[in-house]
Amino acid sequence: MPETVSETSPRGRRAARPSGDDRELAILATAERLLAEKPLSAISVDDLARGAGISRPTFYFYFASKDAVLLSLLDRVVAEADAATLDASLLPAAGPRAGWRLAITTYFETFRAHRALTLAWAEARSTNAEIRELWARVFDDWAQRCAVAIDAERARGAAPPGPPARDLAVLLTSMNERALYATFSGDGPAVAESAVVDVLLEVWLRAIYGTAPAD
Amino acid sequence: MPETVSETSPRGRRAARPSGDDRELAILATAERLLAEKPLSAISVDDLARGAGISRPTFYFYFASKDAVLLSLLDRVVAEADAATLDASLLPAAGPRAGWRLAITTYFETFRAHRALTLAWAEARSTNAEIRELWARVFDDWAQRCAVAIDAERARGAAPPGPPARDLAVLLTSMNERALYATFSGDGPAVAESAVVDVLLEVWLRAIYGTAPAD
DNA sequence: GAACGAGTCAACACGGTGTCGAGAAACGGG
DNA sequence: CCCGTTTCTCGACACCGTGTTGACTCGTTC
Repeated sequence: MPETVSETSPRGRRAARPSGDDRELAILATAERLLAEKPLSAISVDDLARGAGISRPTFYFYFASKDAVLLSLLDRVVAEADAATLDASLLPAAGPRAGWRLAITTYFETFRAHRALTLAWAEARSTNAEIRELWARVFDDWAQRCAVAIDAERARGAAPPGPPARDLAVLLTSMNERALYATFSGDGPAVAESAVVDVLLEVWLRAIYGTAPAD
Repeated sequence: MPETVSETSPRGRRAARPSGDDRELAILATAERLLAEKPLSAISVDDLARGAGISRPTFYFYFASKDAVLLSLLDRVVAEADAATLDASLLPAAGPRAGWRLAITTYFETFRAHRALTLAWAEARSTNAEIRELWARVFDDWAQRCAVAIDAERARGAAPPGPPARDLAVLLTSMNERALYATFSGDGPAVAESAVVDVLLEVWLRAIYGTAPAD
């Protein structure tokens, strides 16, 4: 009896062995392709099925819903993002400015490489709890890591005291997130894509290392 | 021929004279009531109609869609917000800290008074262009006003030079907006509601009046 | 070659949106 | 008082998207 590994893959629906695996891939690829063209809300399950060369009921053999496809796509991006930000572990030797710049740039670049997916993520967040939770997890990881880095800077005397590092980290991350979204979506006023990282960095540095006037 | 005032009210659908006005109000009230209970996506046109004591087709006599109702509600809140922030016109005599605190507090309080509506706004923004544009307008007004105030502070020598005031204002406003949403929705990590204005203020002051380390 | 499981889809049930056309009710002339 | 016009109302419909059911194919395995 070879590996009967209880393969209930993280969020899949099948036991998945035979060739039907290609179909699953085809659905994912179709989703990514269509998202580059139109928003999530304009894509139907039928679009995904047809794009993958199957019928709608067959789609449901592979995924429980449209959102499940998105979640599957998102899992991959998140894994990639985790890897990237772990590489660029916060604050290497090169000094605060360079360290934070690298961190912010990495964050931005990872999501810029998946613009359409990021926008769909934001779109689905309002209506789907699972997607909301995934977002919260990613956000929290990032903010937590920043909070630790801020505390480290304070401990070594490089940054002055101030609000709880955790709160600061959450708000600055919120700013990044919103700026990212505004930049990608192009709706409403946003900082030019070429300048956004520079200005964000400036705000981060001032918030972490600067002091506010007493009054 | 008396006033044939081409009364196409801002976003309404009727010429609106007779008593059927109550119905319109009833729909708006129902919407606000239901939004306090469940998200926009969980409210159907039928719910609104029944809540107002009319049938679904009759609903369409008053509003073109569910989103039109939201837009109507939003127009009122926006008018209120405009009035409030005009009152608290940025930076009175009491010094920078007090001035910016008042501005941020006013912004927060206005929307806190309409939590459910604010969340619905965010929810509809992804799928409805009109609502997106309204949001962009409000955001832009606010950011513009902040940018002017920042430039004034720089001109009088109170604030050091830095990134374009406009960019700074846009990013700081993005932070406020996202923090506001996170606080209201309660999803994911957020700064405690009691502390959020204080920490936001600290970031604003440091971003505007502080300087970043050279490296 | 029977039994099994994976894969497939036509047809259905359902729930939401928006429209159409036939009326009822309100109101001012003539 | 009846008559036309305007406001208002809704039953019935057409449409679209979702998710399910049940039957059918096909390759594998014993």
